[in-house]
Amino acid sequence: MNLNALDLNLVRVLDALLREKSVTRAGEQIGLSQPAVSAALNRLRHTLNDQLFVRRGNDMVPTPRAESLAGPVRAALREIERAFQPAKDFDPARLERTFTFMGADFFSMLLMPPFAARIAAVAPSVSFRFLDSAIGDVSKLLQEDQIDVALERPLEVAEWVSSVPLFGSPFAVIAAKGNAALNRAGIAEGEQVPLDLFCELPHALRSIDGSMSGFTDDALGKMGRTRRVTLALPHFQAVALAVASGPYLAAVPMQFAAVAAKSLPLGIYGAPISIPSPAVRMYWHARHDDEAPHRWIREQILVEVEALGFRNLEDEVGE
DNA sequence: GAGCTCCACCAACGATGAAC
DNA sequence: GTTCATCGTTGGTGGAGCTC
Repeated sequence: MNLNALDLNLVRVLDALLREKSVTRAGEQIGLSQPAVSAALNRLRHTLNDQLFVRRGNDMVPTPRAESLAGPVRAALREIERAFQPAKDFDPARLERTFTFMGADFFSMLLMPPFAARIAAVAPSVSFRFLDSAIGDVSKLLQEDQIDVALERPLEVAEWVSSVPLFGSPFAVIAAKGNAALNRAGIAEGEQVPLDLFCELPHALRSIDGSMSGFTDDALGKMGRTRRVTLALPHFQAVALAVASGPYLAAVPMQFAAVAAKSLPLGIYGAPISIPSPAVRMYWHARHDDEAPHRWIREQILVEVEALGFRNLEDEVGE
C-alpha cells in the first residue's frame, strides 16, 4: 500500500461511504458531487487494492476489507477533528454529545440512574448508552471509539489505555430471607456463614463467559476447599433474583448486595474466608486524557461513586 | 413489458497549483 | 509564462428495481 497516495480527503470519502452506503449520499454529506466521490472511490480502490464497495441493486455493499476499516477510520477522523477544534472554555450546559459506557449490569443498575439524572440537570443535551461487559474486548472497543469509558475489574489492556481506580469491591454473601439451611444452622443476617456450610450449599455465580468459577473459588482452592456452583448467569441482577427465590448462596459485590437487598427478599451474610477484592477501575483511551468533555465526564463518574458511598463500603465487610 | 426513478460510472472540460 | 498533473464539475449513459 502506498501511503503517499492516501490523502485526508480520501479518508473522509471512505468514512462517508461507510456511513451512507451510497456514492451520491456520501457526496452530499461531505460536499462533493457524485462523480467526484466515484472518482475518489476508484483512487481508494487502487490505493488499497480492494474493491471496498460492490454494487448490489441500488446499494453499495462494503467488502470485509472496507468493514474492517470502518472503526479505525472513524476514530482517526474524530481524533483529527479534535486536534483542529479551536480551544475554548468548556461549558457542560452547551455540550451536545452521547457518551458510551461499558460495564456489568452492576453499574447500569446502581450507578447510571442517579448519574444520568444528575448530569441531565447540568448538561441537558448529553445522553448516554451503556453496553454490557460481554460486548467485547475493552482495548479494541476503546481503540475504535465504540466506547468512551469502561468500568471493569483489573484487565490486561493495551499500553495506550489510561485508567484510574474507582473503588474496592469486597464480596458479601447473599441468600434468600428465611433460607432454610441457614435458619437450621442458626445463622442470622450479618453473621458469617460457616465454611463447611458455605461449601455444602448450592451457589449462583455471575459469569459473562459461562465459567463456573470465580474469585471465591480461587480463594477456596488455596485452602484446598471447593464449593458447589450450580447456576451461572450473565448478570448480577439475575443472580440476585435466583438467590431471592431459591436455595442458592451467592458471593457478590458488597455495594450490589446492599442495593439488591432493599428491593428483594435477601439477607446479607459474611463470607467464611477472605476473598481478594480487586479494585474496580475506569478505563479510557489516552487520546482523551486532556479532552475537556471527556475529562469532565470522568470526573463526574468519580463524584458519583463517592456520592453513592461505594468507597466507604470497603471497610464494612467482615469476610 | 413499458415507463419511471435512482444510482454508478464515463467523457469532456475548467480551475488550480507545482515544476520548469 | 507554459506545461503538466490533479481534482473538481456538468452532462450523458446504462443497469437495476419498482409500479402499473
